[in-house]
Amino acid sequence: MNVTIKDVAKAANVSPSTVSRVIADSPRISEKTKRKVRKVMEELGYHPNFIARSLASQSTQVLGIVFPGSGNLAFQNPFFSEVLRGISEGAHDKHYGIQLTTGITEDEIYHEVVQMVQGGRVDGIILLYSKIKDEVVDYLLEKDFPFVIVGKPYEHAERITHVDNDNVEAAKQATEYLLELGHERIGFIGGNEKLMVTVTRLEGYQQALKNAGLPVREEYIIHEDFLVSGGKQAILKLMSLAEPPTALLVTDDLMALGVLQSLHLFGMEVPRDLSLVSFNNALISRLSNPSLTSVDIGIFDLGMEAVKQLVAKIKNNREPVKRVIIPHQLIKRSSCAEHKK
Amino acid sequence: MNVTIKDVAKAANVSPSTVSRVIADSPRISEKTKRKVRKVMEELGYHPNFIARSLASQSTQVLGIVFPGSGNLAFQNPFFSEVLRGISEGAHDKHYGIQLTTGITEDEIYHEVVQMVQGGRVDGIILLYSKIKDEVVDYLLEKDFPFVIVGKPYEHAERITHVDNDNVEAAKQATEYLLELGHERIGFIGGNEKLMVTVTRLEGYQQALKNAGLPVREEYIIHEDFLVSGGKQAILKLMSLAEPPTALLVTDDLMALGVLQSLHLFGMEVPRDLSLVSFNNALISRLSNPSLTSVDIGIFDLGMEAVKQLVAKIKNNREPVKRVIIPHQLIKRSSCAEHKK
DNA sequence: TTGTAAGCGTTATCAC
DNA sequence: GTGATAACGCTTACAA
Repeated sequence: MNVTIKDVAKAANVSPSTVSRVIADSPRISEKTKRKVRKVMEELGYHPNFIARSLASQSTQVLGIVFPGSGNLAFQNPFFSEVLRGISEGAHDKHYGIQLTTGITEDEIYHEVVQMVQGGRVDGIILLYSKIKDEVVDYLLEKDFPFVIVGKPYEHAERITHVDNDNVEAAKQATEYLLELGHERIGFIGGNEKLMVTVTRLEGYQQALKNAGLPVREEYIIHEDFLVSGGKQAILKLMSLAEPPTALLVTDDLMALGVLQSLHLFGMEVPRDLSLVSFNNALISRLSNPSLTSVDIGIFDLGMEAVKQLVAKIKNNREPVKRVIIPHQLIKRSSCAEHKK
Repeated sequence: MNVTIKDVAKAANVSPSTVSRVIADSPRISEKTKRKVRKVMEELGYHPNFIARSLASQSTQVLGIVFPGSGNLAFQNPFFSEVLRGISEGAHDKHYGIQLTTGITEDEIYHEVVQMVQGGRVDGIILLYSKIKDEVVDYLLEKDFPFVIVGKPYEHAERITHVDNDNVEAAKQATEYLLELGHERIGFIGGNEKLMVTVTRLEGYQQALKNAGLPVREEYIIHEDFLVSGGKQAILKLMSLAEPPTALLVTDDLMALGVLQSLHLFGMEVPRDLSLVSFNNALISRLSNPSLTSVDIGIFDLGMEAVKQLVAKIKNNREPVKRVIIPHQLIKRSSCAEHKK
């Protein structure tokens, strides 16, 4: 058995409550007593039991991180590693621990969240995705439990603190960049249609086309759930059109790499035959060949800021709802070329 | 306040202990009572408080995952995302939660581990790295706390359950593959020299050369701490040698991509001018251009198996120490070519 | 088969 | 400033 607060109290000739106060560095304890108690703690190798503390204080100092329904496949995508990095650093700064959901189906994840919340396992929750009609959000909202969303809430945005990019604007700018290069037939390859990122980026893409007086062609818009694999068919179809696009906006670097590879199979080269702009600016976009022109969305900051907001919310439940926008930036590399008519 | 076991007991007209037994599905409770209690739990929306349960039962059902000292930079490397995927799935299967360390310096990490252990936050620990002289290992060993290492323990291997690859053999085989292609001047680019993976892979590389009657040239061996960046200088130096290598064994895909890019800068092409074999077979090794010949080390399984072993250890402290070897396999792609003399 | 009561290791509310 | 004492919500002997 580990040494407890009582052992320390006994050895230091004080009461357990005094020891507790020393741990909390209460100003109501004399410096002398503090020194004495601390010395004993040191000698006995005492470490407070967090579980007991959590039970008594009704707070765990742990944040729950919820990954999207595609389950642990999410880890394949550098986006999640990178937000996690930001979250990790933020949590570390604020002295919070982090616990992850491990569920795969939406149902499992929902129940994990319920367990985390009702089970008192965590003080707050960060949702790493935002999708249309998410019962997790409804539950958290109804429970009035502290949480933040990384992304744009589908509804009740005025009640949910969220950390996001201006994805409409980002996609618009990325598309405009392609337009400036002379491209007029621009395709859009997005992820799951229920994800708010996909929705907003598609909107920005459409806005840019409309502003340029160009038609939005349905046949140019593709949704690929499975990041890398499976894209080949879609690309083949796209490239077999009578008027195939000369440029593509892809909502994720990893997907862009998949596209790149599919194109290779059809003997097409980027940027010679096709220009490509993607999102996220992950490490791989810099390392790929050709390197990818990609929209940096400050993923690390998304995570870091999410923790900051969540902790504020936890410490003060009356903290006003906030919408934090992390700036984006188009990083130009080698996957785009001018379109010669 | 959430509904507690007492509320359920009262509403169901039984004692709290009966409710507790129903939760545990104790065989000593009649089916009738179970049904009644379960119905009430449902109606009241009862969910057990894990913290209280943890305190009473002295077990948290949570696993602590320790990342290497380079801190959250580790997340940059797909290896960690992938083990985490395996761990996540394993933990999910076994109904364990996972909590991550967030520390950056070795010292921080050490204290986090101590807190996790002494604070009773976790039931067991998985170390995602193995390095020479690790005080974390010493601590865990001394405390006799359940833990497993993903990798090869530096010492006390007979006392530590670990899940590893046969990295000596893997590196040997990879090197032999290059030898078979006719390469005789083969370089080695490894990570941090204190990491056991680096040590063992270097050994395999050296063995292969010796077996082939070739010299091990010190100037062909490079250690790069910083995955991607910073490698340029080293590569430049390597390629400027009077007799530069014609092939390279790189201990990590990500590093290999960095090498690839550095080579590009010097106008060299893979595999035309140089052959490359790397380790891990991450998603990117398949997606890069050229695609990388890489040793698949079954990262997902490393994580999954680590959980399995750890949970066995937690449930039965007398569980014998095990050394689990996950098989590896050389995946041939487009980064190697025959060497023409 | 079920109930009573002690205990898990803290914090927090009173007293003094 | 410090000490009793009662929570916190559950598990688990020990009784019945």
